[in-house]
Amino acid sequence: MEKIEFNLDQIDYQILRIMQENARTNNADIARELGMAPSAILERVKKLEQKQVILQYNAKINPDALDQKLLSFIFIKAQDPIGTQKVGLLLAKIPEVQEVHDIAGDDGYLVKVRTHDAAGLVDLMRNSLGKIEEIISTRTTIVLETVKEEQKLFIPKKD
Amino acid sequence: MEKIEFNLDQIDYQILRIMQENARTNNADIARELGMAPSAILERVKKLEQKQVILQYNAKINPDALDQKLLSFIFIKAQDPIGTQKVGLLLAKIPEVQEVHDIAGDDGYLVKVRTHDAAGLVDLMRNSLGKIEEIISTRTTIVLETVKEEQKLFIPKKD
DNA sequence: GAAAATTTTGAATATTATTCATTAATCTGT
DNA sequence: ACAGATTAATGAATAATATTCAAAATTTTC
Repeated sequence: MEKIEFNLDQIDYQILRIMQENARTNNADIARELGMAPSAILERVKKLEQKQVILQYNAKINPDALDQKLLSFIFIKAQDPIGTQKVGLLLAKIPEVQEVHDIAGDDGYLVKVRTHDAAGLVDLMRNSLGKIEEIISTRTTIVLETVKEEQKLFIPKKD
Repeated sequence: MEKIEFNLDQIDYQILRIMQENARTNNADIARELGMAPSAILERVKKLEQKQVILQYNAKINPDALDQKLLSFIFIKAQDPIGTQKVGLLLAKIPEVQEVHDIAGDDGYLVKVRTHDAAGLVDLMRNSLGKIEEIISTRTTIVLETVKEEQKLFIPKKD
């Protein structure tokens, strides 16, 4: 296991703040905003990518546009072989599953899933979850409305 | 309330697939991949943005790099004034809160929160949640390990 | 099936990305 | 504190991409 040293200064934080708001901001703009040369920004961004501070750039797509109207969270109680997360990895492979978290207590996972509708969710539970033998039980929570959904991190001013 | 018509064809889906993987892919590359002119891609991407199919571009930042080691989900039971989501909106304002979902049953919200550690979580509950009078009770689930965490949507081949 | 609307193309221009030698700044060990 | 070593930033030159737009192609509409 590699111990990676992130060593971020205030300029890095500013770059990250900007990139969090709009990942397509170009180096020239960032440079202008921070009063630096574009080439310096390029260097820093590359370094942030290499150090795995920036993990990827993604486009946030409107789920409605793809007819994925239903968001659900499923608590899954499972009997993993000790010390493994076999079930977690199987869950992660399901395309409709956006998140899989190993949670404290109850030998459980919390899973976030998007489907077209309730029928799609039932399908998924039957066809995908149903194939995973180690699953003992599930409890599903339906989202009626999402008030906020971002992955932006809070980057405080000082450090 | 505007009824927006998304009208996406296979080319749009391909663009979205590419953009989901890497939001910084340039039009020239997309054009090459799809065998089209860059200017056509530009037009389509602009249109996807205007139609709110693409909502934003974000950089996924490693929470560890910002010392946000603890991820938690909090179920919040609250007494909103009927027909409002006052509590949801207040929750959404908390910077450490990444997601707020109004969930079925129990007059509840499900909230996703990142903090430095358990102490940070306690602080947040005391200082931020504590200020919201309408909250009746909370139940917190700590994430031990995240196996998968994306917001990519599943874009099936045919449509 | 023809007119209208939309989309694509391709070439020209503007802007940005990238490279790299030089300069500046920071760090290290004494 | 300082000299040498390392790291980072600059600025100018080049490569690549973004953007614009008139013309051509395609699709839609009735």
